[in-house]
Amino acid sequence: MDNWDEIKTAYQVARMGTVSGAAEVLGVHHATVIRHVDALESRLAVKLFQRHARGYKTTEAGEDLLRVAAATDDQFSQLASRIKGRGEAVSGELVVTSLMELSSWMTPLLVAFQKKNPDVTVRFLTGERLFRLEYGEAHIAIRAGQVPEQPDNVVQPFHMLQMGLFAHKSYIAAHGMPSGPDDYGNHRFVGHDDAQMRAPFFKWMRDIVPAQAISFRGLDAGGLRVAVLEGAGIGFIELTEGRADPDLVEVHPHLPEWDSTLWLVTHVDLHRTPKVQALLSFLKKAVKKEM
Amino acid sequence: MDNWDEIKTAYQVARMGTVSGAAEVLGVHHATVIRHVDALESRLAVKLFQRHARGYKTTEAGEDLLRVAAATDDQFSQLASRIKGRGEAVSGELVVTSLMELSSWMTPLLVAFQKKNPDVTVRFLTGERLFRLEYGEAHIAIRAGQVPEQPDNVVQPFHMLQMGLFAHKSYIAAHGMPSGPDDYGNHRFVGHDDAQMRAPFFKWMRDIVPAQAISFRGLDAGGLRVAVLEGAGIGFIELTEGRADPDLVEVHPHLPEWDSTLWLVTHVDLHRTPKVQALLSFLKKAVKKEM
DNA sequence: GGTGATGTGTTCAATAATGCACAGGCGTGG
DNA sequence: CCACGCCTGTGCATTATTGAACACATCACC
Repeated sequence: MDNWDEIKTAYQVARMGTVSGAAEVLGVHHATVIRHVDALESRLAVKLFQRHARGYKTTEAGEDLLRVAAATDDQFSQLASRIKGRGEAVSGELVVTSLMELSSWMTPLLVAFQKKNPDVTVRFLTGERLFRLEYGEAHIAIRAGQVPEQPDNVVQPFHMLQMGLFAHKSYIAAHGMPSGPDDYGNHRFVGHDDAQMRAPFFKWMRDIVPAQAISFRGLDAGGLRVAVLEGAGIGFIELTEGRADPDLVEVHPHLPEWDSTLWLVTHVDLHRTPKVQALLSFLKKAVKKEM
Repeated sequence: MDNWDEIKTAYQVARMGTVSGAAEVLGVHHATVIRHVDALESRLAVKLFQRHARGYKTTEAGEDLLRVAAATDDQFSQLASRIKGRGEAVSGELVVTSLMELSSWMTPLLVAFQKKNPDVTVRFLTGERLFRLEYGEAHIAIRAGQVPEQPDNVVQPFHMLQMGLFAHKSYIAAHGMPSGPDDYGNHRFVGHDDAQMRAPFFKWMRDIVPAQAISFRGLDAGGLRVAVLEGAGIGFIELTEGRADPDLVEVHPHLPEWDSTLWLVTHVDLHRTPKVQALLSFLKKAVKKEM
């Protein structure tokens, strides 16, 4: 029972009762309809229709086919409307991935998006390994650093992530304010444990601050942020957040080299879908307002 | 959602996970598979698959299609086996039509056939109008007289229906045995009411027997037969039945001109089906045994 | 790091499906 | 009774679909 189109043709013949009527419904020539029916019958070795000059009448086998095909036609049209509907609606799963380091910064945005679009289920994947768009593991990825130049990926600038070097008031009260970079050896810093970290501000810290001064280290950016807020030491905090927090003191003037660009990356196949577009535009609007 | 073949193709891609795998299953070139999927996606304006170099992964829409198409595939294969099975089995409806006059003679044969093939439902249609094979109103028709020469009809000789002129013993006891055709005016006959009846023995009766002698007339052959058996008069009874009945007396020697040939007529489209063949061979064997 | 196996995607020639034109049957309504 | 409309069915030209070949990417295995 291969060639579903012939079943579809035979179905219309059974429904209409005439070859010509079926041909008109299907938008093909009536000769095509005759050939489809002939082919199907010879393949099944059963007559589906009784032919006479005024039309086709179904046999029992034809009746059976009519029932099954009618159900199929119904199923397919429902499927089509579901798929098209889903294409237009912002619902279903929406998988976002980013480096774990961006988790604390991304999460509030995603939560706000989810509140605006209650039909979507947001899955925010962060982890050791990179979740790959080209395998369909995520709809949207937030990447940092240089422009990711993968084929099939749509990349657009998202946000300039600016970091500042802050310390909590309680730390300053206990250890005093560093007089300058030369004094950093006498202070306590909060930094990343992984020396491979490519983030420019961590790289700067590794270059400038003596290793033994980085006394609190972790792998999770959120954890490091909390450590700074708790007064564990001097560390990097998102610039606007740090300056807005009255309990934080900016230890070092902001350097442009600390900045890293965030990119919104989507797979070409998914980029045009309304769901993805909804999140992209939401995110871009959110960061624009923030600044 | 026209073009069901593309759905079928997309279904195999979703099932296999690769274009090449689907192409092999479908027995087509993988380029064809790609084109089908592309066409379907652009028509739906939705990506069904996430493409990457190692295969295709279904999106949500693709998952939906996979489920529906899997059910369809199942339905169709079941349909195919039902249709093929029905083609081979002797079951379902079997519609037989004949002149009403043959009803009493045909019925016992059909009953016997139905007992041998309990899966068939026999519908024996007799009526004023002729049920037409070319409209699919019946599988088999029993026709009497000259060879029906319709196109698309398969005609084969069935039986030589021989009639004899009989009277019941009780009638002979009451009215005596006619001395010969000249004496028929003094007797009572059972005959058909319709002067148009083409049956040769009724025609003979109209020619030989004075009209006023045909004192019991009816339209139903079965009724006329019963009338003869009840002693209402002299009438035609099927030859072998009349001679087998000890209560019947053969009034006139059998004449070949009374005979009429019965034909089995089937439509070309249905003639080869096992169900029809089963009845045809049953009927032919039954009348051969009877003689 | 290199190599073979596997899979996608695109071009062009071959093939199969389609549409067209016409013939013929059947029924209906002047 | 004939003309007309509607239907099926068939040969032929056209179009669209398919298949073969090739280029390229990826991954597994050595």
